[in-house]
This record gives sequence, structure tokens and C-alpha cells, in this order.
Amino acid sequence: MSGETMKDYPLDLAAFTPYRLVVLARAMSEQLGALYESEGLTIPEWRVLAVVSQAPSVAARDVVARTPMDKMAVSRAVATLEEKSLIARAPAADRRVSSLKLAAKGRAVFDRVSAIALRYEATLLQTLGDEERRAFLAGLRTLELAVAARARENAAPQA
Amino acid sequence: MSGETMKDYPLDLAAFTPYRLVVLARAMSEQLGALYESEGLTIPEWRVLAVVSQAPSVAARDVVARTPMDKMAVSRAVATLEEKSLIARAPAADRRVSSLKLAAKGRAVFDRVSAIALRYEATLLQTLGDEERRAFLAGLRTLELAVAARARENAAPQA
DNA sequence: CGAAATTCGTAACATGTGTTACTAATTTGC
DNA sequence: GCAAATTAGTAACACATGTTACGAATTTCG
Repeated sequence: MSGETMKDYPLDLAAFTPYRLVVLARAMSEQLGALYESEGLTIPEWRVLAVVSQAPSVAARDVVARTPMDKMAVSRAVATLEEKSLIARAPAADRRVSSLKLAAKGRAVFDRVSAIALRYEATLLQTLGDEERRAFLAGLRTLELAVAARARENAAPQA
Repeated sequence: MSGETMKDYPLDLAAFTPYRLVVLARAMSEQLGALYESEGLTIPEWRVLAVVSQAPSVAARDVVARTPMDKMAVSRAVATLEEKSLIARAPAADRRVSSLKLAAKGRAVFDRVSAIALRYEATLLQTLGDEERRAFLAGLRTLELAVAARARENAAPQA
């Protein structure tokens, strides 16, 4: 509401923040995707590995909860990861679910890929100065919360 | 490189910046998409309108250049926009291309939608303080440049 | 000038992604 | 404790998206 950076004109796509974020995020995904490919991983597979790596045993539904993927995407990624012997499925107490564990091979692949991914992130963030980086990440957090709040609002009405 | 915000651990998806950006951008797109829908527009159509609205006449190839869409996506969006009489195609000097113009109806729709879109952007950005917003946008710009530079590097080698 | 190379847009195909519906298992509540 | 409702996962389908190949037009250069 300061009216200074808040122009209200015809709309220039290149200056439209949501659009800029989509373009930036897509470009990063592509660059990272190229890196995963060298390890034979797709992006959904990589995401599943990341979640599974964080606990001794997780269910597919946990992956759905912690990831912007739907049931089906997770189901497919889990299936291919099992074929590649990167993860293993074991029966769980609740027999509707399988408990997913990282196989030794999966651990190795994940360690390599996550090293690459973290290096990529670090390289980009280093182009921001220390203070600039702090401010950017703080703003990012604020936006995440604002968007999430709005999503809840829209979902709530008919509950 | 300050070693303080730059942890180098197992990798927590929720703290991985490229991942956060993808999730945020996707959420924004969905929320905006819901708004476009009320005007009967898809996201690609909206993007084409935005570019076409910025000059008296543009070619489809200009839309490709200014947008993260490939030829085919643009071609399809232009076709449906023409069906809906939101834009008009006219023969151009170079007869391989059509010159695209906003129809009166298209102008009206675009004005309504862009007002909504700008209001959405403003609402989100207002959750950042003035200074925080400035810093965030500056960081965003820096990252855009860093990613673009890296993309050029990767493309260059075999040129 | 005229043949070869390039560019624009689209069509035809392949691939991927989301949606709906179903099965099996479990939990809830009478 | 058993019928009804809920949950996990998958299969089958529909739809969107990317890829490759082409036809028409234009530009380049011998």
C-alpha cells in the first residue's frame, strides 16, 4: 500500500511476481532435473527418495502428505523405485499400507544426488549476499504462509 | 559461504529452496487459475492475452519468446482464443506469420482478469513489509539472473 | 535468378499427468 | 460384534503436454 512499488498498470508479465516465480521455479527444476537424470532419477522419484530417507520407515501416504504430489504420482514413483531396487516394500502392521525403506543402493544414490542438489542450491544462494539471502528467505517464508492461509480460506467455506 | 545458514546435511525437502519455490509457485498458479476460470480462461490463454495486449500487433513467435511456453502450446492457445473471438488473426507482410491483435471482447476480458491478477499479487506482497518486500524482490531478481546465466553456460558448450 | 537453407506454424504421434472408480483392509458406532 | 463408513493403494481411463516431422513461405548466397 505504499503506492511506490505498487503500480497498478496494464500488467506487464515480466514484472508480475507470481509469473516470475513460476518461471524461476521451472528453470531451477529443469536444471536440477538434468542433474538427477545423470543418476537415472525422475523428479517424482527423487522426491519420494527424499521423504523415505528421512525416517527408518514411512508409508506412501506420508509421502503424499509431505509432497506436492497426489496418490497416483506417488504410487507410480514407488513402483519404479522398487523395480530399480532403490527402495523396498515390507508389510506393515496395518495391512493396507506397505512400509517403505531405503535399500542400500537407494541410500547410495540418494546421497550422491542430494550432494549435487545441495551444491546447486548453495551455488545459487551464494550469489545473494549474506544479508540479502537472509531477507529473501524470510520473505519467501512469509509468502508461503500467506498463500497457505488463502488456500485454507478457499477450502473452508463448504466444510 | 557464511556456514551459518548453509547447513550441508542429509537434505530436508521442506528446507530446500528450489523445492520451496516450486511448491509456492504452483500454489499461486492454482489460486490464480481459479480466478481465470471464472472468466473462462486457461493459464496458457491468459499468458497469450497478456503478451498480445502489450503491442498493437504481435506474432505467435513473439509469444514464444516472451513466455515459458513452446510453439505448440502457443499455437493451441491462439487457436482457442480465436474461436472465442478474443483475438483476431490478420495476414502479415511476411506470409508465414499471422499478426495477432486483441479483439474488443478480448480487451474487455483481459482488463477484468488483469485487475483480478494484480489485486491478487498486491494482496500477497502486502503481507511483506515495505522493506521486506523490496529485499525479497531484489533477491528474486538476483536469482533469476543467476539461473539464466547457468542456463546459458549449459547451452553454450556445443555451440 | 534459382537452389539450398532457414523460419513459422500445425498436424500427428508419444508420453506424462490428473481423475474417477474400484478392491482390500480397517475403524466406527449402533 | 457386525453393518456402514473411512482409508490406502492401484487400475483404467481421459486429458493435457511435449516431441518429431512436415508443408508453406521466405531469406541467403552462389
